[in-house]
Amino acid sequence: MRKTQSPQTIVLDFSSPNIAKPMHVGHIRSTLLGSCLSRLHRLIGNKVISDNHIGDWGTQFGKLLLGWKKHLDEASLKQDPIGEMERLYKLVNAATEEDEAVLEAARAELVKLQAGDAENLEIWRQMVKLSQSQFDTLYSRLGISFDYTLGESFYNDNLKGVVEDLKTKAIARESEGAYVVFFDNIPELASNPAIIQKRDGAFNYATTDLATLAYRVENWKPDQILYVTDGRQQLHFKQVFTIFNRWKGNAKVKLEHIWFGTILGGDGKPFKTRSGEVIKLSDLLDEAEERALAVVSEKNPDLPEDTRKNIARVVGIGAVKYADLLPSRQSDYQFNWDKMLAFNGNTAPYLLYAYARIRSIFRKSQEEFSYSFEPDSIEENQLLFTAPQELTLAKHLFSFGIILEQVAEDSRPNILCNYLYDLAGLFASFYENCPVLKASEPEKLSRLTLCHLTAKVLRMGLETLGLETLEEM
RNA sequence: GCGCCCGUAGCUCAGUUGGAUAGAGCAUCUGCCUUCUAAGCAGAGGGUCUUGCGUUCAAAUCGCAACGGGCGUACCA
Repeated sequence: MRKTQSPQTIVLDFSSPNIAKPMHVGHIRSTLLGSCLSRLHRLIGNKVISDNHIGDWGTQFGKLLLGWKKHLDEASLKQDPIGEMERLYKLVNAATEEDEAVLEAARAELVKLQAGDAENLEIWRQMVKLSQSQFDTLYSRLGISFDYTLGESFYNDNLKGVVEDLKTKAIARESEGAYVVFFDNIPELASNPAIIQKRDGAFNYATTDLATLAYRVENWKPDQILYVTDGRQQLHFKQVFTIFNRWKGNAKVKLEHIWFGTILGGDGKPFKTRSGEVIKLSDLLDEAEERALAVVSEKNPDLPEDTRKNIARVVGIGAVKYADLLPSRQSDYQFNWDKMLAFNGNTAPYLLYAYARIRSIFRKSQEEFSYSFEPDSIEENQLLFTAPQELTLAKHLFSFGIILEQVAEDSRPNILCNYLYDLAGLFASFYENCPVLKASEPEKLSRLTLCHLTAKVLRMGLETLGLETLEEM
């Protein structure tokens, strides 16, 4: 595998959770896909700037502020900040539906916040801080980090200028009291104008995204910006990209919306709890680890508890990640615990097992056979293909680089998943048919080399997908 | 209405820069553990690739149309 000859700077926009709300299943595809693409591009030699565009500004803060001031429960805020903020929001939201005065009060809080009121800003900062620490806990559990976390609020001061600029350049014009961009020359968008300033003077997400885009282009000078979001936002990004190109026609940046489908429950409808609530990401990961622990304990009860728990963590989290990256990105997929934690089929446990089996061979080679294998001394010409399985495996190994390029080109990690599944299958076949440690030289060295290369590729591939590997399971 | 996506084995899905007998897992059936982890391997059965027309030496794949489903579509993001 070679690094790319012409490294590109790529901005990756993904995850983007909202302040004062728990991260839930709706965030996992963006988060996992985005972080996978981020690792992949770094691996093949591109420069990646990952930016978490968190939802830290917007109309919901009027209700939140009102709730915070009137109904805050300090104790539960300490115990479960997100839960408490969520409770406050729901409480006020329900009250606004019955009482117009409450709605007015919430609006007033929002106006104060936007005008820079010191008290409201301070509360807002606390809400952001509390939320961010919850996000960090989850990101660390998932092994994900960002280069930047510049939320919507970061661009507040630029929004007015964006609209002014678009007005003076005659890209936007007044319509029904709002400022709007029309796309009459583009048949696809002709009946879908984009509002950049609402009738009440407020800005919306198109405006924020334009300001964000301008900032990124100006400060990071990227060759590409990839937005990893839900497929339902296709129209929005078409509009924003089109406006941006009219606005900054000279910017040579490739803008791409990497969209994905919905996660469905077993009933084929969007994945929810039985009572219709969204499923919290933390609960989902807990359940994954619990289920994995039950299986590991059943299969391998003799391992110490700590070891089993660690295996369960890697397998459980890995299973969720793998199940999310395996389906073709644009299609909806059904979330299914039994399937993702199965040992048969294209699953994380199957791949991790293949890796652990190889590692076991090398442990044995040292412990029982006192055989030292030096990975540094590998030469391709020491490979012997006496059994057909060896040749098939070797051929597959050498196509790894091409696969990575293809995955990067199309932003489709499922290609890598399928490649690794094939690899693990070919290895399993080799493993059954070709004894390694009991072979004699020079076959033994050749087979150990194949094992080593398989482990290396499996590990690189799995790590690119975001999975940890295990020495034993 | 318009736009985007989808329709492949009983089920869940791969296969989308056109290429040989269309693949996997589950489910059903048959073998293989005193041999490097059987969380595995070897094998069997199961498909008019929604339908029709077209392009091509060649179509699950490209084009058009129909039927069926999901989503989006001016002041949420």
